[in-house]
Amino acid sequence: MISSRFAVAVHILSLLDINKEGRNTSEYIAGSVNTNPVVIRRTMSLLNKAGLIHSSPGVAGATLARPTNEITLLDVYRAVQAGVQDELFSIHDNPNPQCVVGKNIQSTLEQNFAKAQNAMEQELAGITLKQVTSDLLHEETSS
Amino acid sequence: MISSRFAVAVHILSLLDINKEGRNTSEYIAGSVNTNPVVIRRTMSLLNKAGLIHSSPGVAGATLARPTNEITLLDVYRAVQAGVQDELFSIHDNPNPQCVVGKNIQSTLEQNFAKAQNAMEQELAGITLKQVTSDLLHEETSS
DNA sequence: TATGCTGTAACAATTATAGTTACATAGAAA
DNA sequence: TTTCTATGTAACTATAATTGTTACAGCATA
Repeated sequence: MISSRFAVAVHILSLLDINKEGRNTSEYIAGSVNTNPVVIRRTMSLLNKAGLIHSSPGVAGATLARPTNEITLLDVYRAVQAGVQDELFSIHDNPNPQCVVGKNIQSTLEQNFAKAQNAMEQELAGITLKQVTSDLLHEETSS
Repeated sequence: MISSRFAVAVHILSLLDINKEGRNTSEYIAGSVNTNPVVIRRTMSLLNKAGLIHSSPGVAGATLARPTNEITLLDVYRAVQAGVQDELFSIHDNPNPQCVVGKNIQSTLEQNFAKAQNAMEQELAGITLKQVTSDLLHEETSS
C-alpha cells in the first residue's frame, strides 16, 4: 500500500495554493492535516528537494515553485516516493535458475509489472494540482 | 509497495501450468521459487479460496481451476491482496473539517486515486496467465 | 538580541511481510 | 488397517516501513 505521505503531500500543496495569502507554517498546515508539524516538515523537505516548493530554514511557510497547472500528481508521487522504492511491485529474489519458470519469471514479471505501473503513473501524470484545488473548491460550493 | 506474494502467486500458477505432468507439491514449488514450503502453502490457500486452483488436504499438489486464458493477473492480484488492503493508496484520517482543504481533500483524493488504481488494474486485467507462460517459454527458447 | 521557524536526528509504537517450526488432519499406498 | 506423505494453519521471530513524538542546531527577521 502506498504511504499516506503522498496524500499528505497533495494536501500540503493544495493548502499552499488555496491559502497563498497566509503564512502556512508547518504548525498551521499540521492543524489542517491533523498531524504533527514534524510530519509536515519532513514531507515538505521532500517536496523542496524535488523542486515543487520553495522553503528555507528560518523563513516561515513555503510557496509553490511552479504554477499549479504545471505540477502533476505524478510529480508529487515521485517526490515523496523518492529513495524508498520506485518499483510499485516487488518480485521475489533468487528463484531457481535450473527451473524454466524460476529462470525466466523475473524478467517476465518485470515487463508486465512495468506496464501496470506505467498505466497508473500516466493516470497520475494527467491530473494537475490545479484540477485538484479546483475540485476542492467546487465541492465546497456545491455542499 | 505491493508484496512479493503477488509475484510468487504468478510463479506458482505458471509452474502448475508448465509442469502439469508433475506432482507440484509445496516443497517442489518452494524449490523453484526458492522459499519455504509454508510460504507456498499460504499463498496457495489464497489462490484456492479465490477459486483459481484446486487443492485439498492430504492430496499432493494442486491444479489450475480454469484454463490459462481465463486467469488474468488482476484475478491473481485480487486473490492475494484479499483481506489486506484493497485500496492501493492510503489517505490520512481526520483532516480538519473547519478547513476548506481538510474538509474536502479525502473525497477529492479518493476519486483521483481510484482512477489511478483502476488504470493499473485494467492493465493487469489485460494480461492472462496464458500470455505469461507463453512469455516464459519463449524467453527460454530465445536464450 | 530575542523570538519563531525550518531542517533533521533520534527514538517509540504500530503494522505488514517473510521465514520458520510444529502439528492436526486428510488421503494414498502398502 | 496401518503407515506415510502432504496440506492447512497456528504461532513465533526478524525485518522493514510508516507515523508520531521530543529535542535541538541554525537561520532570519522584527
